[in-house]
Amino acid sequence: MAVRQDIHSSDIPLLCQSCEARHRGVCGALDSDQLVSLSKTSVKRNVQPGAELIGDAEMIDSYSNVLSGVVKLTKSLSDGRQQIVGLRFAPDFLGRPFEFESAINAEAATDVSLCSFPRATIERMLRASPELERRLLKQTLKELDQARDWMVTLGRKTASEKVASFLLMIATNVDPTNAQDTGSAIFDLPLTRADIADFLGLTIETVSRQLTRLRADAVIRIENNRRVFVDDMSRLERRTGA
Amino acid sequence: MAVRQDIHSSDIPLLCQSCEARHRGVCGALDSDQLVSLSKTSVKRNVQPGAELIGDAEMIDSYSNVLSGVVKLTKSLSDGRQQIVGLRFAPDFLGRPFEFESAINAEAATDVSLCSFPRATIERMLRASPELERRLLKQTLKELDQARDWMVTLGRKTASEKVASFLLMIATNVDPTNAQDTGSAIFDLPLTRADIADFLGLTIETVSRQLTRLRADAVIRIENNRRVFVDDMSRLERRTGA
DNA sequence: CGATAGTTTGACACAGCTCAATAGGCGTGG
DNA sequence: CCACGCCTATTGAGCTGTGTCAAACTATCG
Repeated sequence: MAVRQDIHSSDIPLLCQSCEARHRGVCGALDSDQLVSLSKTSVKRNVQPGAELIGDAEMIDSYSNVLSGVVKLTKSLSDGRQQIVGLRFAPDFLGRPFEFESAINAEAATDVSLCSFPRATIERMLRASPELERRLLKQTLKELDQARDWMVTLGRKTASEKVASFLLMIATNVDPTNAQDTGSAIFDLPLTRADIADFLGLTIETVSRQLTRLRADAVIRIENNRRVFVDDMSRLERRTGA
Repeated sequence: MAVRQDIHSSDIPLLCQSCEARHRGVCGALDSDQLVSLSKTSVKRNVQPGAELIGDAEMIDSYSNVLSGVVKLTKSLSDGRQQIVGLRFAPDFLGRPFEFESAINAEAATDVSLCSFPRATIERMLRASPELERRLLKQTLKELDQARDWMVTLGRKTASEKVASFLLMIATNVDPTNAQDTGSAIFDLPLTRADIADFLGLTIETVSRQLTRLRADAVIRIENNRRVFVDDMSRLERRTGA
């Protein structure tokens, strides 16, 4: 992807220049001085699928922007049943503003690269910039909307509607050009069947069967278990129940 | 309930003096001058079960605190399937800070009394008081936590675990003294069986059967279909699957 | 090319849904 | 105060979608 041209791009830290968080993410609240200040303590990290980002001690005192890849947020019951309660895509913000408990785990679902900064830095910036706090509020409201939409899916949709809804959601999130539901979409599934099942409140087998059905009905094609082709997004949409 | 004693209670608007929102709700962010200013444009309203609070045009430009009763937030699929995506108890805040779409409906589940104020007032206060915005952020984070907890319930719990979780949630919300799970609890169900079903992603019949089972197992007693007695909250808790 | 992890498919079981009938609560009017 | 009707909740019988268990298949990588 080409680096975006900015009026003051010379003032903008190298790390930030091609970062979407500066445009659509929380960093959009910051001016170039603040960006410089923030970038002094921030580091770019790459992690592999399965890496725990929140839940172990290592990173409990830091915040991150997702630069690429997908992070899954999960909650578990004591007997091991697991539910994915959210997915983070670039340029989403990761980490909890205040210190409420909420035993939530964050784990890389794919290769993920992050821009991380220590808690102290964020808190200082929050004090300096009300605009930043407003961004956080907006991001939180967006997450709340997503969570509620998903509650409808979990509570009221059939297995096949769930799988269709999932595919539509992934298609529009991994590549925004898929969003205009005109025509076709191609994308890689960032989650394994087990993850998809945990996201949809289903079993692996049911997910697999529904994908097979969508394939049999020519709504989708799948290559190598990962790459999905949707020729007609509106057909997929009609299967979501919405 | 007795009016709480405050140092400056003489400065505090009558309407606010016994209002929990001033202590645990968003109004806690305001000083007495601001309270006076806010109360000038606020009105107390009482509505009956079934009244639409958000979704019709009437109230789209106002915000409220819930003073008493329970408000249900619902989302629906086009074919009529419905899911309750949240419940608001006193002294929760009702209404969306910014104007994101999110086709959500709010409806009184019981007799509800509200303290309502026009959008313009809130927006003016938001500009004047960063503390208020922080309260909103915290309330939103709390809602997000609740939504995620409920996603686990919807996605991964059995019908009987769902019903037990629901009872526990109601018990702790309608009367905070039930929260310390020492011993017993008594409360009225604020929702009909149909509402409970919409909340849990079940049918009326399944809800009814699970309640019958809890009754048969002497975990709860029910009087007049509404009043619930729990002798041993920890027994109920053990049925939630958490 | 074999090992391993992930995925698909099949056969069967069962939790929860559907449809239908009964029972109970509550307000209205005699 | 009881009788009636309405609405909500319960109970029953049977069905079906999804889960369970097990086996076969496929991609990927050393």
